[in-house]
Amino acid sequence: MVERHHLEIMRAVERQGSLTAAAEQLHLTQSALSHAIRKLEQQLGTPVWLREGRQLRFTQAGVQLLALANRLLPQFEHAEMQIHQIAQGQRGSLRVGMECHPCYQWLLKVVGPYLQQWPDVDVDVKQEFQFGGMGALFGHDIDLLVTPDPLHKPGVRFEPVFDYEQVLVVSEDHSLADEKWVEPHQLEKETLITYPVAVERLDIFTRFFLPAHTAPARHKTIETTDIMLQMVAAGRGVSALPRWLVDDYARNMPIRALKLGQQGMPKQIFLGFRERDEAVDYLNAFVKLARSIRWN
Amino acid sequence: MVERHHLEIMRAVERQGSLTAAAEQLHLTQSALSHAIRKLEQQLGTPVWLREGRQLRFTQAGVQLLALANRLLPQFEHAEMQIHQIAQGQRGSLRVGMECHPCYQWLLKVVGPYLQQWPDVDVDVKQEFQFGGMGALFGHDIDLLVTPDPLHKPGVRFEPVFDYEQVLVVSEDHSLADEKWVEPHQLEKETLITYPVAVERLDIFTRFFLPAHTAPARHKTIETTDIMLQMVAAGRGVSALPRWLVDDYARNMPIRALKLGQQGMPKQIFLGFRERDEAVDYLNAFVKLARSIRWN
DNA sequence: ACCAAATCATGAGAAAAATTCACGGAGAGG
DNA sequence: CCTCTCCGTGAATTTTTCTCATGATTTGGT
Repeated sequence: MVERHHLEIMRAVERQGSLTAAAEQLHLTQSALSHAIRKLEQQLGTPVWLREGRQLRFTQAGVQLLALANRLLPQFEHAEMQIHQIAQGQRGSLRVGMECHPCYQWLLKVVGPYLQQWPDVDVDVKQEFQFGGMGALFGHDIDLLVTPDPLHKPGVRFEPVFDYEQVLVVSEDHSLADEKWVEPHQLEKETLITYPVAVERLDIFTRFFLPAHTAPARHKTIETTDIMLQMVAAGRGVSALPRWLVDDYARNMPIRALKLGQQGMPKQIFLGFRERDEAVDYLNAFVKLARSIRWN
Repeated sequence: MVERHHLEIMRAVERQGSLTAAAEQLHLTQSALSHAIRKLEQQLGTPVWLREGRQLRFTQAGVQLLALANRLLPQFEHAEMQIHQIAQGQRGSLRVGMECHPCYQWLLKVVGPYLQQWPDVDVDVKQEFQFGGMGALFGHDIDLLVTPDPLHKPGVRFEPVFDYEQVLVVSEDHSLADEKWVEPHQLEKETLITYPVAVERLDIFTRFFLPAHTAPARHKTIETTDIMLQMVAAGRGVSALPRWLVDDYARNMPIRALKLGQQGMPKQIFLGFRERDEAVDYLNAFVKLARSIRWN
């Protein structure tokens, strides 16, 4: 009934002061506006303005309409601009899913610079997925998945963005504290502390204990990195974490990092995204930025 | 570009979950919506939703549009409802102009019940007019004029709404304090205090002093009723005011009211309005209500 | 007082847009 | 695998919008 078009006319008439001038501003004829408003008035059942000599005076209905125009038209315009930016991949929202607990610390260091570079992109981090990270990616619950174990499937691409070493963390007082590296059987009497995820997804099991056909004496799970390391520092167990993360904490805590096996356990963080989104500028930029950031 | 129509479609599709169902709700064919959105997408340069099997999933642009729809459509609808009420004279704004200072006290007693009866009418009181009350009425700065002296002109109608008596106010200690009435010549040595308006508009002059070819010794003007009465109470002058107003104050102040002449000076308050507005319900109701209110 | 210029209203016809109709393709479910 | 449902598309049709031509009214200047 009341269309955007009518609001445009109202606003133009108010600004220009006359139908004729408004018509010119809107690149239409005076007649067109006259017809349009006449029809609107019929539908509303009340005039919108009154002719008073040469000028138009808004009625109360007209004033309401005018107020509506001044409120809504800018919103239309703003939304159009925004959508235009979205269309060109300049603006959007990037929903990042995290599948590995310590990755969060890493992500934080990437997000900062990214927000600077892409001020019109909102970044949103999610950590809980009903059907796993891949499910979330396919279900469009997230746009980007941060994970240490890429699960290749058609439609998704993974890019390695960060190499690091997984190490064993022990208390300074631990009997192994001064070793260079540790072998699986050396931990047979130990308590292993991990994040609460399925054992199949813990490299310390799949790549360290299982190949050696052994296992730690006990296995506890803890949600947060801080508490986990406090437990380790207190000699209540050992844990496997990224070296860069342990180094961070080691400054303030009595803990040591040991290689897992003589060669150590190299790992990578991958970013996964839908192939369809490959052309999305701000997503691509995130991957590129993540890869380019150097660590010491 | 983005029209109300598109927003309606977006909202319906979200609510109904499918184009077909949305079409039904909007009393259109599925084809019509499909065409409409297709065209919009061309203009925006980005799809609004993606077909995923049997489902439609909104893109980021679509989500923006949907948010716009949910914000703007209710406003359209609300405004239409409101304008409809205006068209039927149920809603509006009543701008009341006051030409007599003490009338303000009277007006307050009318406005209260009026606002109860017409909850959708806004009442606005104005007291300053560049071209006088009549000018304001003709210039549509006000819709209703409260005045003691109606100035009949084509296009305006005046209705008497309140009869009262104008009285002389003196201090309790004044030599005339115990008189029943006062004659003009008895005030020849007095100071008369009035509101600051032209002498021609003061009945105390036009109907009291002038016919008797006399005048008070001094004439002072004061803006506010309170100060005026304090001056009178202090014996610094006399004044002419409505009896109902004086009675109000007399409870807390040492003042007395005297008839002006043996017959007293009867007056009336009139409400003036444009004849064109005669059909406006809420304006008529105000006049009617004003007339019906009884005073003691 | 009258004329010229400016403004809005109106009706008819042209142009444009929206809508429907008819049909085809593709996924979901039995 | 078949059917049912849903969406997309092109052509035809209907509706709406816009323009053009013109008339009525007001204003400001001469």
